Amino acid sequence: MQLSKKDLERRNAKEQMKQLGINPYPSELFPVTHYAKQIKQEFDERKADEFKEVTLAGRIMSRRIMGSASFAELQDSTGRIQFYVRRDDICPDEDKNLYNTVFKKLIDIGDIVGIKGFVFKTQVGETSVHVTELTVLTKSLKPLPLPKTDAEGNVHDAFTDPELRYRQRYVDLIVNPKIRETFKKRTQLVNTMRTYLNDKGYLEVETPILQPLYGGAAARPFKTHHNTLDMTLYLRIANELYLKRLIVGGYDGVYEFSKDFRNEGMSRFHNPEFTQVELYVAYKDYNWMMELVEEMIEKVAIDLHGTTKVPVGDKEIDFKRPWKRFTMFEAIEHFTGIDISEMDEAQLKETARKLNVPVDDTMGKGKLIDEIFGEKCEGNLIQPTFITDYPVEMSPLAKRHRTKEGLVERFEAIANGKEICNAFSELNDPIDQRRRFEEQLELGKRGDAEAMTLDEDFLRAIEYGMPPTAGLGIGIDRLAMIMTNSKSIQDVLFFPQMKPEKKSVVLSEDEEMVLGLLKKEGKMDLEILKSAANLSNKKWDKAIKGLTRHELAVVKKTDTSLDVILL
RNA sequence: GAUUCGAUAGCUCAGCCGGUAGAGCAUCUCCCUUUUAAGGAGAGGGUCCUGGGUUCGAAUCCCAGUCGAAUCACCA
Repeated sequence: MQLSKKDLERRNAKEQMKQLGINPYPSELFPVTHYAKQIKQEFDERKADEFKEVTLAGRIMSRRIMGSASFAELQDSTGRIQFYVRRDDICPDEDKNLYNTVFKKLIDIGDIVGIKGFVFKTQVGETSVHVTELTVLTKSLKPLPLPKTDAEGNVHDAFTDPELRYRQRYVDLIVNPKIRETFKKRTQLVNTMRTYLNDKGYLEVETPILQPLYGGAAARPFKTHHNTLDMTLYLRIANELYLKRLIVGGYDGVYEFSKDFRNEGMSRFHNPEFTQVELYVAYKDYNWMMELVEEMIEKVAIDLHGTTKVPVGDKEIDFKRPWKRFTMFEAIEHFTGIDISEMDEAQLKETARKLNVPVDDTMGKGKLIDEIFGEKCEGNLIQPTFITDYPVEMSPLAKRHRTKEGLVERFEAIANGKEICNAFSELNDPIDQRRRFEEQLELGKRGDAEAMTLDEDFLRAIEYGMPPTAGLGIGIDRLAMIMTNSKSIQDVLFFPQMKPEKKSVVLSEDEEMVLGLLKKEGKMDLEILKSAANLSNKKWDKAIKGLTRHELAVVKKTDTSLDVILL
């Protein structure tokens, strides 16, 4: 690794600390008595006695050295607090090294230290800790980006480059404290839902991520391989089929917070792995489930914001119950003025064309309706709204509607123009379920890459009998985006999926030269390349092995030749 | 996958009529015992994303690529 001058300076400072007998990475526990936020909230000059001795630990975020006294800021998990170091306080004897050398020269911004002292207010009124003892806890070898906020609240030199923020989230979390809040809210959101579901007596369970058959949603999976069993396994795209097996097994209510994986495009709404909660409750239907969703999400909003009203972009979304309800056909009629409820496939295709909704031949009736809805309605639904009663063709796991022909008892909740949950009265007629799976196989043959596969074991399970059940799935990332006012899914994932950082490979002169020759051709016969390189056998061997080790080139043997191929 | 925009010092950015690479903060040296975007004096720091091309000369113009962002498409 190439070290910058600043890297070297910090490494050097670390060595000097050691020479002065200071361990830059001590092992002993450091007993913290107070936190930054707590002191700033509670301190008052009349109560100075209560803050005669406080101990804090954290990272140094700024320094203002004024000769033999200094101000600096310490950042702990709760925030920042200023501290004041005076040479003659921390070095009462002749030896002034701790201040002059260690504090002023060897300690840098970014280092983690412990401070002990008393709390006071400076002449300008800033609550600060007057340090009497300073302990190095961890020497930092990398300089931090240093955003600063001026008196008007303007941030200067902010660390904003999304690529760096996502790739080095740890730095993002250090210098952009609001990011830490976003992720705390995300966890609170999950905690609220978990508490709510536990209080209802439902059982949190875990089901397989590696599955021999993937199912429960319309999506393309990730494929992997198990060596011992020598078989293909898929990463789950949904939990549905396993959770329903548990309802067959006799639990009244089961739920799972789970990472699911879909091998599809990435965007500000899509990450290849994402989090869902799925819930199944026996002896209930989709009407009952709508009420649960309203109540649970309203509770999330209140727990996170203290109110049902949540700011999202330039809008305000109010999660107060009850939410608006539309059937899918009503919604389409509302936004397009066209009643499609009685149309056949040809008429739907014609209508879609008229509305400028793109169509192709793989689309069946259900898919066409879904496209029209997605194109013309979904984005307009800002306030939380339930859309109910979907076409049977696009809901192969949902129960047929008790009164409306061709529809199923399904709903989605939509907020800020995006689906936040999907639920239905679960199909528990095994004969009908088999037929629906078979229809999916047909769609697959027509070219629908997301059509579902037929799961014989799941069918066997419901042949034993699954009670009438209501099922629900909520996209946690999407909900977290709304609840934290985040524009991108990457802002609610600590480590969003990204392409790997480009390896910076340092090549030898010979390797560079051979690579240069190869780059002109892309692919060359090994003997030709070798003679063009004009190296000794030994040097040639070293260069070509270096290139293949760095995965810049590969040597491939065919029946007739030995080729070197540029990667 | 498509289109548009971007990549210059550790961070944020300027330079882009082609002519030896700049600012603020950070870093280093010195001064400064209640400052707060502390201040003052001085110094160092760059494969201008990569590779080609045009040119006497390219950070700047052209082509290709890498990475990223935004919008759209598929999707939760």
